Amino acid sequence: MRTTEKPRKSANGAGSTDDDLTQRRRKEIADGACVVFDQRGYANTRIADISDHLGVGQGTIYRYFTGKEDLMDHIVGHAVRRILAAMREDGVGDSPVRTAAQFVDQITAVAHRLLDMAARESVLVRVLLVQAQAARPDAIDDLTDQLAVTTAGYLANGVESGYLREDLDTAAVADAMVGITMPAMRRVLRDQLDDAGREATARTIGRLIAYGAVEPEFAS
Amino acid sequence: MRTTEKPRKSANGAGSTDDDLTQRRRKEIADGACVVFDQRGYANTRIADISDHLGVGQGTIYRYFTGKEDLMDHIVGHAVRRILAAMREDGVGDSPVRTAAQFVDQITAVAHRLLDMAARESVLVRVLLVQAQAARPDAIDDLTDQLAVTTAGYLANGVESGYLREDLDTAAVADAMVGITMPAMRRVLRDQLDDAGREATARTIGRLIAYGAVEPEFAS
Amino acid sequence: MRTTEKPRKSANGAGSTDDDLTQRRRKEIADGACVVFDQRGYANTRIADISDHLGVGQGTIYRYFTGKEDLMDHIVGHAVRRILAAMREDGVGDSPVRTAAQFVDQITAVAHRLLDMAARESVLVRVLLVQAQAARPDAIDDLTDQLAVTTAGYLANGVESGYLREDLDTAAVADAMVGITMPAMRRVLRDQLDDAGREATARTIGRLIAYGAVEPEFAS
Amino acid sequence: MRTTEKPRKSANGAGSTDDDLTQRRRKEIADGACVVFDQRGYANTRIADISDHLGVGQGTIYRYFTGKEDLMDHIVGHAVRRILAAMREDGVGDSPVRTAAQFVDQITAVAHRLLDMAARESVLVRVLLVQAQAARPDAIDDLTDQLAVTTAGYLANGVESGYLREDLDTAAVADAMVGITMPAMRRVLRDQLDDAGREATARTIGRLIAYGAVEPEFAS
DNA sequence: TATGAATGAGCGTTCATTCAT
DNA sequence: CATGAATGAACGCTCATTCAT
Repeated sequence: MRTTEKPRKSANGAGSTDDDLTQRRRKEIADGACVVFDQRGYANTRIADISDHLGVGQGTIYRYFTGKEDLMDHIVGHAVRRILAAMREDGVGDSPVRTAAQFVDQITAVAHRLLDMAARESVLVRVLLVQAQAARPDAIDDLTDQLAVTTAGYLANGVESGYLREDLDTAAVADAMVGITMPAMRRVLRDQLDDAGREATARTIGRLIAYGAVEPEFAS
Repeated sequence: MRTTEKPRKSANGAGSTDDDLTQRRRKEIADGACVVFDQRGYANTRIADISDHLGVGQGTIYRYFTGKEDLMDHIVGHAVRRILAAMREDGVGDSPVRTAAQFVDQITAVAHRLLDMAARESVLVRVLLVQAQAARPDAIDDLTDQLAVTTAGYLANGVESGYLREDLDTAAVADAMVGITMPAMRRVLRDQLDDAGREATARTIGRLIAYGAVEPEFAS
Repeated sequence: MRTTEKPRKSANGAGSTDDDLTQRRRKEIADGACVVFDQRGYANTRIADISDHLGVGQGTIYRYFTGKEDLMDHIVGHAVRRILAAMREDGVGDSPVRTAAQFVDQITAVAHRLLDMAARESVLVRVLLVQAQAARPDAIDDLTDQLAVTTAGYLANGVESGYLREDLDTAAVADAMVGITMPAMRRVLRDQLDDAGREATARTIGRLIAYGAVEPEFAS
Repeated sequence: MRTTEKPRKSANGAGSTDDDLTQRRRKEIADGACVVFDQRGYANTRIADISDHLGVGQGTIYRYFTGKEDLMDHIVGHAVRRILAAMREDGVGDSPVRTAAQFVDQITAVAHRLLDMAARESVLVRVLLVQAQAARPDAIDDLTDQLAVTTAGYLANGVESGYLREDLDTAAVADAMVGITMPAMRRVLRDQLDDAGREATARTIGRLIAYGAVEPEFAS
């Protein structure tokens, strides 16, 4: 007989102080949950594991999230926002891309930011890439779609500007560019790519996308 | 995750006929389980769901597999073998790659085979990419590692043959090539890429890897 | 993520044997639950209490009922049917009531049957009267309504036949008659009314309804 | 049902002012709890529901009652006292019953007072009749016992005075009289009996008890 | 060999109660 | 005195696994 309306977190009429505290607490809990999800896997994680990890009672978690699912939703949402932010903070407007060299730099910069983010927030990214896949498949599809759309926009600009091939299938290439950094990110998550390696890999990706792997004088 | 000793499937002492029958049965069950895992997700799938789908008793499944985990192990192993086979059945020996054009064809062919496999065996591939991620993360890492190593071999051959840039970071580029088809595969799994689309996408990938996206006269 | 359709008891295509077995099992479990609900109170009864009482696993109960609520529903439904049956098995058709004496006998008989039922099935009746009140208030209202309607029918017949006062408020009197045996039933449930006491009480009720408590020569 | 010693409300050493305030507060809380118990059912009511309804903190309730059980105890006790008062405020001493007509008036008056009370304090009465049944079965038994004993006293007086049948089973008839208004009270609680209806029903009950339902000339 | 009813450990979630502020 | 965030014991329910038939 669960007809009971969950008594909604009372819209507190006071200032935002309480709200801030609540938000801080939510973040603490979500972060802790993220760590445990990463260590044990989403399905194998009991709420008690999370509360133990945080050093709080199980009930406390339910004061801030409606359940395990809600917890994962927030983590995924947060991770997606961070990734999109990392990809977009590229100052495109600041220095418009007009040449092939700038295009390489742009791709390199984006790849570099993504790899660095994977390094800095490996737990969050690992949960997104590994755990959320099965738990929130649609969220992952949405993320890759958005990444691809943004990328396709850059490419269209390049074609228009003339520095990219006129016949470029921007949609397909955008997809390719989204996928191209994934294995490198996975290596970062496995600690197989240090600071220098990330930079080198980002540059390799930039050049590969721009000029391809073929020795120029062999290019048909 | 029982601590009790799993009663090992007795090495069956009978002839190979029985063994064949057993193998056939195992395959039937694994295939059925795969379909259900895909539909409901691994964690949400109950053994009863699988036995219902197969029209057998629950106990029967335990006569062929030690449990749900074992079932997923076999599916993952099978899927990995199929993917590796798809990537390698490229008849490299038949016609050695010696020119950039052949290189493009080779990449295009591999990408095409992977995309076609995703189309033909979408259930298997989807389970591998979506469900197995969380259930068997190491298996996925192993798969991508093997794909990368194989690819790196091809690339090394290209550098040696002279048609690929001398300074090519074969390891990084191999990783990139592994990742590059993933988004396209996901589109195939979402039915967003038909026969013709798969062929076009494969060719786009081949050309991108070989020559890059930049208009040649703008290069450098 | 409880999207899972409960796999409905498969409509078994075979004969009714299995169905009978299932029904027998359901009855066993419902009966056991009834005893425990009576002893401990519905709210204080844990599923484990019931399964312990029955000597079965907790899961077994869920093979036959969807939960604690369902269990109570069945008990209440069964109890209501029994009570209505007890009240109606009065062979009205057999010997139509035509005189005041027959009317007394009829009321006496109904009251007697209700009291005897309370004695024979005290657990069932006690659960209905005590536990179901809070758990299924509507069911109790429905029951009393039906009892009242049936009773009102008898009374209307009596008015028509002439042996009951012409100005009788049949609805109100029906209600009164429904209530009049309740305290006696409660005494039966408390073992305060033995066989003879039940018979005497039933007759007292019959006479009271028919002739009232006032000494005739004092009437009006 | 905690085994720990409930920290007894310290016998407050201060003046009676504080005591009055305390009593007022207790009453407010008990009244609020009563409303919520009625709306949601005792078992489904959380302390938070009550504190929300009252607009106070949960802890406040524990300053005035030791817990949910204690709250219900007080409500039941209060309700029982009110009902007994309603039944006894009949001014028996004022005008002793000596005739059948007075007897009818007396019964009618008592029934009327009970029905009016159910109308005026429907929440309290509904909680007593519906919720307390399962929560405090003994309290209900005690109440009906007391009502029956009081009633039996009146009847004994009537027999002695001669206006009631000499052979009247006063105990059984007292029980019957206690039960006879119950269905009508339930109708009042369900809003199925307005002011006039209650008066008419009370009179019907009075006459029924006194003279029965049988048309006098058909008697015997 | 195949079955599926039975099992019970395990987990998500709730909520009465406490206590620091 | 009042509060309400925190707690964690308790319980309903699920489902992987077993085993008698």
